[in-house]
Amino acid sequence: MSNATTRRLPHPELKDVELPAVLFALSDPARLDLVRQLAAQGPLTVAQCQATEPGVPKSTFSHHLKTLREAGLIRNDPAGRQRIVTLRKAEVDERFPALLDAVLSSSPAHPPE
Amino acid sequence: MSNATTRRLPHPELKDVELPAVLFALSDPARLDLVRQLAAQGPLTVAQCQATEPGVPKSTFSHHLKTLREAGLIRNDPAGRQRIVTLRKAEVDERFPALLDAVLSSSPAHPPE
DNA sequence: CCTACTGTTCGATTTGTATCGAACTGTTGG
DNA sequence: CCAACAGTTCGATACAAATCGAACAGTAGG
Repeated sequence: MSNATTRRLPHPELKDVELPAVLFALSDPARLDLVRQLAAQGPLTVAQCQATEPGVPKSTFSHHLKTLREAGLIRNDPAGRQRIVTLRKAEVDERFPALLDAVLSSSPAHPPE
Repeated sequence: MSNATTRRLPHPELKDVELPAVLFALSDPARLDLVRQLAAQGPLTVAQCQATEPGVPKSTFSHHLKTLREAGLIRNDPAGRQRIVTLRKAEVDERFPALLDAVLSSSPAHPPE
């Protein structure tokens, strides 16, 4: 039809992004892991990202990428037959100061048991 | 059966709260508004809180309170025949430093139009 | 070239969340 | 005490999101 692997995908401007959308995108453990990985390891291909969450089908993973992208948190740009995923840190920091750092520096809970 | 208006409600310890739960609780505009109001105006009765979101039925509002409470963000304590809702700011700040302040200080987007 | 590869999109199913009316219960004012 | 009040809980319905297989389309390596 129209779209394929290596197509230009729409990226919202951060000015147009609302906080609830960002918080929602980050509220899923798999997506949060991915953002953490991108923050730590810099731009990665989709396949490299996916290595973080093994056992997750490509379509599911791609859906998570879409959610993060539409929330303005990541870029997803074609590069040959792959795609490069980048955390939009500087832009997010300008739009929501201190938010990403707060999220990224948070530690896991020790369970209620 | 068991429960009524003025009953002791369970409040999780912040140690046992996970970040995704907090982010999810804050990702709803109505709940975010409520947290903002509590931050600005201090402890309020449920009825006072509800004045923020007029037209919302009590049961719906109560459900939002439950979500925020289970995420460790607010307390909801009996007081006579009313209830006092309190933002657990200090505890949340200790568990997730800078997170609440980042959320509270964020400004609305000017829409894509 | 043409085949294998990377990753998105589509469509269907399942799961979870939002919403709201109704029932219910401790509390207090008269 | 009894009636009115404040809010939670329950149950049903509607809506949104997660998940996954299959189909698809550029790209590049042989």
